[in-house]
Parts: sequence; C-alpha cells; structure tokens
Amino acid sequence: MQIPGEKNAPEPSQDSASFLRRLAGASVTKAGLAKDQTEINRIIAEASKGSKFYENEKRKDKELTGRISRILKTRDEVLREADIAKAEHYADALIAKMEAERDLTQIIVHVDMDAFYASVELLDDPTLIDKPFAVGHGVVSTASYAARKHGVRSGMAEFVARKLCPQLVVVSAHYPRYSALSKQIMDIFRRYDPTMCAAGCDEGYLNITRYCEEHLIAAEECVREMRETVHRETKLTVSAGIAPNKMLAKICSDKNKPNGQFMLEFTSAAVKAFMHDLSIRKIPGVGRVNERLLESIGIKTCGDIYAHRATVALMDRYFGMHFLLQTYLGIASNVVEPGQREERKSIGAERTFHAIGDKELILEKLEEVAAELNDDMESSGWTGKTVTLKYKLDTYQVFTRAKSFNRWISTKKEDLFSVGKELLLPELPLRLRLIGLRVTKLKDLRDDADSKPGSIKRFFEKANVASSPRKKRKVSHAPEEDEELEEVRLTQDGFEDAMPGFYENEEVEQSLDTDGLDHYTHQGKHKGSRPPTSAPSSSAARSPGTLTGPSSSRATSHPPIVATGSAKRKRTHSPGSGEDNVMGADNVRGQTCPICSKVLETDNRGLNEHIDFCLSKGAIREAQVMSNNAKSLKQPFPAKGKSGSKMKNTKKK
DNA sequence: GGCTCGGAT
DNA sequence: AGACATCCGAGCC
Repeated sequence: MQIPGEKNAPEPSQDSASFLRRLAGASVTKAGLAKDQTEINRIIAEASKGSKFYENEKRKDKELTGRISRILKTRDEVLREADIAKAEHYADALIAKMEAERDLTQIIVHVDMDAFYASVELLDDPTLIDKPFAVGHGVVSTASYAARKHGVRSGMAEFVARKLCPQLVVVSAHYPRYSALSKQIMDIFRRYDPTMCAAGCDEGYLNITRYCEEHLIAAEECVREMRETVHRETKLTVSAGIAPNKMLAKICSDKNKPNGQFMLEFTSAAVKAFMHDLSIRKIPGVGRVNERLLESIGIKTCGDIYAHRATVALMDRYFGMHFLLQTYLGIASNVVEPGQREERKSIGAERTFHAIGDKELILEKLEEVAAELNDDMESSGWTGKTVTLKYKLDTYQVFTRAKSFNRWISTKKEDLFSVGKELLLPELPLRLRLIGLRVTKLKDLRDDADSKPGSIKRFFEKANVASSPRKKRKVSHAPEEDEELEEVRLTQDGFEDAMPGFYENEEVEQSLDTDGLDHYTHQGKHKGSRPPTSAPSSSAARSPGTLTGPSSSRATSHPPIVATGSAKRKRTHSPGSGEDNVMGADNVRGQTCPICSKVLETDNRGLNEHIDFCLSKGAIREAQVMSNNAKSLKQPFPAKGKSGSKMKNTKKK
C-alpha cells in the first residue's frame, strides 16, 4: 500500500456505488423517497451515459476518489505512529466537556413547508391532484409527492425525470406567487416567535419556549396549532420538528413529513440515541463530498463517529473534530434570531444556454447577463469593486476570471458589460454553455442614503429580507417590507441564514483543509491558465482544472466541518504569532501530544494546534525525532501554522 | 489584496 | 438531445 508513489491507483470500478449515487443527485438521502433506489439509479445512469454532463461527473468523481485515497494514506501513516489511546482520551475529554454544557432548555422548532412549490401549484390547479408532477422546466425545482415515488427529485434534469416517470406532468414555476405565500406563512410563524428566523422561502426556525410558557401550552400542542393555522389560512401543509437545537429540529421536521410533526424527547439520552443510527448525510452541512470523505474512514452514521474519534482528533484539519464530536452528541446551536446574517458578500447573475461558440452570440449573452445584474444591483442598492466573470464550457467545466478596480462599479450597464468583455475576450474562442457575472467587495448604497446613522440598524430590521434581491419588481417603497420576490432557489438562500447558527458558540479552530497535502498547484498561478483555448484543441492540457491528474484536486474546502472556519476566523488568526497564542493560553496544564509524545504546558486548544503542527510535518517521524532529541521544540509552529503544511506539500510532490 | 476553484443548498 | 442558480470562503500568489 503506501508507497511514496502517492498516486496509488484508487481502483477502477468507477461506476460503482458511490458514483451512481453522485449521478443520482444530491437530494437523495435527504428526503424520503420510495421505490427501489438501485433501480432508479440504474435508469438515471442509463439516461445519462455518454453525455458530456456524465463525463464531467465522472471526472469529478475520479478526482474525489483520488483525493480520498491520499487522505487515507495519510491517515494510515498517522495512525501507525500516533498514540491512539491518548487521542481517544483527548476526544473523550472534549466530549465530556460538551456534554456538560449541553443546553436542553430551549424549545426549538423547525418548520418546513411540504413540497412548497408543488403544493402551491396544486392549490392553483386542483386537476394536478394525484398526478405525478414537477415544477420547473429543464431542471426540476420541486417534485410532487406522487412524482417522488418514481424517484423524481429537485435538481434533476427534466428529461431524466421523464424517463423515471413517463406520465410526469411538468409545470412552470410562479415565483411571485410563492413569494407572496411565503410572506403570509412567515407572518403566521412570527405570531409564535417574533424573532423567528426564516431560512429560505419555505422553512424557518422558531424558539417557542416563551410562547409556551406564556400560554401555558405544551410544545407539541403549540406546534400542532400553528400548523393548523397555516393550513387554515393558506391551505398549505407544513411539517415540523421540535427539539433542543436547530440541527435536531431540522432533522426532526423530516421525520413525519408531509404534514406531520415530530418531537424529540428533551433528554441527553434520547438525543444520543436519536443520533446513534442517523446517517451522517442527514446532518446539515454534510453533502455528497463530505459524506464520501467520512464514509471512507468508516463513519456512516453519527454513532460511528465515536469509534473513530481518534482519527478525527488526530486529523482534525481534514475531518473537523469539534463539529463531528458535537454531531455525535447531537449538540448544535439553539440560538434563533432573524437576520443577523452579516451583509451579503456578493451579488451576481448567470445564465445557461445551449452551447455556442460564435463570438458575437457569446457577447450577446454576456450583455444580457450584464444588464440583468445591473438591474439587480440598481434595484437592490449595491455596488462593488471587483467583477468576476464565470463561464462553463460545453464540457461542463467551469472557470472564472476576475478584475478589481479602485472605484465602485458604475450602475450603468455599459460598465459591467465592458468589464465582462475585457475578461472574456482574451479567453475566446470557446464553446460556452453558461456565462455569469458577479460583483464583490460590495458597498451598500442604502447605507449612505437611508439610515446612515445606524447603518447597522437598517440591517437588523430587515436582515433576512435583504438577501437575494433579484427580480426587479421592487417598486417604490423604501426598505420596509420589500420582501421582494425572492425568486429563490428554494434551498439555497435560506440555509444560509440558518447554517451559521449551527456553529455559533464554537471556537474551534478551523478544522481542516482537506487536502492540504498534495495538490500541487500549478495551474492557477499564472493567470495565464487559460482554459481550453479554442474549441478544437481537443484533449490535452488546458483547463486549469484538468492539468495533470492530481493537480486539480484543489483543496476543497473543508469537510463538513468546515463551517467552523468562520468561528475560527474570529479569534485566532494572527498568523505570525499563532504559537504565542497557544502557549499563552489559559488553563495551562501538562498535556501529552499523542503524536510526538512531548508534554506541553498548554490547554486543549494549544494541544490541538500542536498536534496540527505535528501532522503538518507530513512525515510524522520527523516530528518524533525532533521531540525525542531536542526535547523542547521551541517555536514549533511555523508562521501561519496551517498553511505551512500545505505549502510544503505542495511544492514537494 | 487579487484571483481561482469547489462546495452546499 | 436534453443537466440550475447563488453565495461563500479557502488556498495560493
């Protein structure tokens, strides 16, 4: 096994299980389906076979497989040298601490509209009842429950859906309608918790602790009443989950869907039992990639985390120990508040079309996109300094090119369009199927205009609304209620608001960075990394993502875990002095590094960083030698601890 | 600080 | 035949 080779072939059988699942799409295990998933996957694969889309998926799957195999190699190396017992002991200590701090006092509810878009369409066209139908042409936005039984799900290509369900009826989406209903529904929820947090247009989090106290009503009864109210006033059904924190509540809302609710007992034992057999994929933040990553080390259910706590602790950077241990315990944020999402970081628009190679036609598309983005920016009051062009080739590979200015992008569409051209023209000729423009380094124009004094305040007031502008519509009215039509992509946005919460009180250090090791970075470096120049240049080189196999593997962000990164940013950083922090930490006490066995006067955090350092050496032995000989690894931490490892590995290879 | 890429919903 | 949109942040120079 091992072998310095580093490129030890993962193995063929690429078509297997994991890839088929990938092809099947993301929302698979998330929502309840029916029928034989294997058969469904077969039909999907058959319909896809040979398409460019399929080839691209295969390529990505292969990259991931390679990345995982490299991580496993590192894992093997680490486990071989480390003191497993100590690592487990360390994890156990953290678990005990987390358990001691568990908060079961708040009654959190996650409400989720059942097949929202589909339900609304059904409302407006009763003849759809009982028919399997889907909302959205081209790509399914939402499938009715009857359609789901056939394996149709959101995100799926329409033609694939039709293969799975020949009698499928496909209707168009009516965003303004969804938006209006969404607002109406959220207002109902707010009667129970004025500070509820809308998570997208069809779901939200509430803390009904207070409501229940004041109305002397039990949680389940309260939620049932709320759901009935929604149904009475809108004729739409909603499912709900009641639990001690947001993550649990969200998972619970799926339990008795549609039109049902589920409450988890508010005891530590019940929560842990609930987590034990829960698929890791059900955890918000764990998507296809992280699921595979975790599965590769034997973690399939949340209960499995415990058995692998040593690996997770030793390779925190890759797997996110803190996140996983909390997940194992079923602990997450129980803070529910509206907006609070800081300002948005970017605003953009993109459009997919039938692949074209003609320069004039491409520029036409670019102009359309520029105009659309321009309208959005104008109506929502944003401008920015950096413009990023995104394009997708007919092979489905995606590239971006950006340019920054010292000035704010003018709101005249000519500005965006010309910048877009500047970025795109040098790339041509290409055959494209998508063009997008995005502006970052934003500035909120309304801050100056409107409430300039307490700019922040403005934000709080309509925080959650502020996201996702789009859709011009927006007529007069100032920031008041412009609940605009969030044309929403349904999932997306909302989660955004919700997710950060899960990591709230954390302070973990960032967790990982996946392939910190290898992933040589050649490409990107010169901006010259042009994609396939010219259509013909068939195979070979090109594309930044494709150069030599491993290259593109890019350090994907972190695993599930990742999110903790934000928390980390808050404190820590201070690149050059990471080690000072560590050593100067509080509750200092002797701790032994499970890798190099050195005893350190530091706290858990410090120990953690030290372990990271040990791992960063790539060659564990090196660290051991160092510690064994020179017992005081003085200043072991490379400036910028984490990146240190990366760089090294990067070049090396 | 600029730029690119991949993740997640 | 046919396969989304939007946003975020990490990593690298």
